[in-house]
Amino acid sequence: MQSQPAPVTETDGTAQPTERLLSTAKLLFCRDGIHATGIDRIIAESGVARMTLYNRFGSKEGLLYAVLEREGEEWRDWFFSAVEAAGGTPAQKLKAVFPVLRRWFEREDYFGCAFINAVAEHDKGETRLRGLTLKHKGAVLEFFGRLAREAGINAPDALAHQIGLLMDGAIVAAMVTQQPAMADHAAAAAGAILDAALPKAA
Amino acid sequence: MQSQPAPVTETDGTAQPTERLLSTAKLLFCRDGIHATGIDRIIAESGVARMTLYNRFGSKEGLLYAVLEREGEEWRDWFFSAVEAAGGTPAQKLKAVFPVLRRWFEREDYFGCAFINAVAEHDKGETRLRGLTLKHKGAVLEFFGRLAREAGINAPDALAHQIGLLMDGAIVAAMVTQQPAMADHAAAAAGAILDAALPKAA
DNA sequence: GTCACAAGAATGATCGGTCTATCTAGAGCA
DNA sequence: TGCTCTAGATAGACCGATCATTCTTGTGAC
Repeated sequence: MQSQPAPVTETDGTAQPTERLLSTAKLLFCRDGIHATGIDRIIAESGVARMTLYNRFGSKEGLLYAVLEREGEEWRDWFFSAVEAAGGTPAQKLKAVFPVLRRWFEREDYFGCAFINAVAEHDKGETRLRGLTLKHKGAVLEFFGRLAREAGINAPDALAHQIGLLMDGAIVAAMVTQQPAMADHAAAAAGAILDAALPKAA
Repeated sequence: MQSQPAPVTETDGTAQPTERLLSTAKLLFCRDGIHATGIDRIIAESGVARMTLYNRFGSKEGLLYAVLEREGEEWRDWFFSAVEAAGGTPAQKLKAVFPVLRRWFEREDYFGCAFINAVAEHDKGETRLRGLTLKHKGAVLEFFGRLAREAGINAPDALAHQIGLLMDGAIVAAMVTQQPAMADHAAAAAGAILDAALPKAA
């Protein structure tokens, strides 16, 4: 069906087995797809025994959920603090969202959003996977909503949704095109939206 | 790994084998995922012989490409004519994009974009799948660009990209949340972007 | 001595793909 | 209208590979 790429996934050999499994699985799931990634490959590239995986996570599915849980936390920690670190007014922080995303897109290990990719390749009737994704995206929307509220925007939640849509669009477009510049288009769009929503200076 | 949903996929039994294979595979690939959909399932639900599939498409991969080719054409035909049918000025047609998308999201057989889903679950180094997707998305961007140019917008291609990002974001968000209303948020965002980009009336 | 891990054989299910045998619809011809 | 030939479809057995998972044995650290 598809030719598996050969390149080795070097994970820090000194890290603990659980950590190595999580980071290796996250990379392989995102890069090659979940179904396309076999247990053999995960344990080979993480240098961990097969039974260690099953003792820790119970199954491949359990590993997937653990990967998503951790990836969600880590990503949000990174993203929120990177946006906050941009400093300035809340409005300026909102405008910093897409330059920050661009830095993500530029990473050589960027292969799209683990949540979106996971939902895309599973039964759309499954609720658990979509639930995890909604929780993650919901936390991001809350973050946008808080900034929008602090910026004095009229309908902060509506604006948060709009920024969120641009973010998802940029994530997908950057995955497909492999061009981090997708973030710049999103930044321009967000700028127009924000300028229209921001209370006029006197 | 996952519990396959039982519901039967009724395909028009009178249609030709090729047609039945394409429509059944498109539905199953989108709804359940490509790797999660076995050949057995496709031939069972399409009521077609196994060898017919291999004679027509050579392999599951060949079937996938054929599905994407056809889905791309059909979707663009539908989408472009639906937007054009909205009538009015080019700017009004651009604003009609998201109400039209909403009608897509409302379909019970909406399970996201076949191209995005396919890329998401395959090796991100694969060029052929991404190439097909770029061709499809490129045609859509050209359509947006033409309307933007006709609307007298300054940087029509940049605006087309922005509308495209909103579209991809809405597609993904509607798939994850299963709420067609995602299109409304995108419509509001597009409205703000367009109003800012449109030449001011005298 | 215990416990976590490594290493890998073994298992049953399922995968994509091949092969064969049978059936059917239609074309060409009388 | 009847006959034959043929191309394509059906149905399902079959194959080797691979899948996720389990089990067993060995080993090193504390």
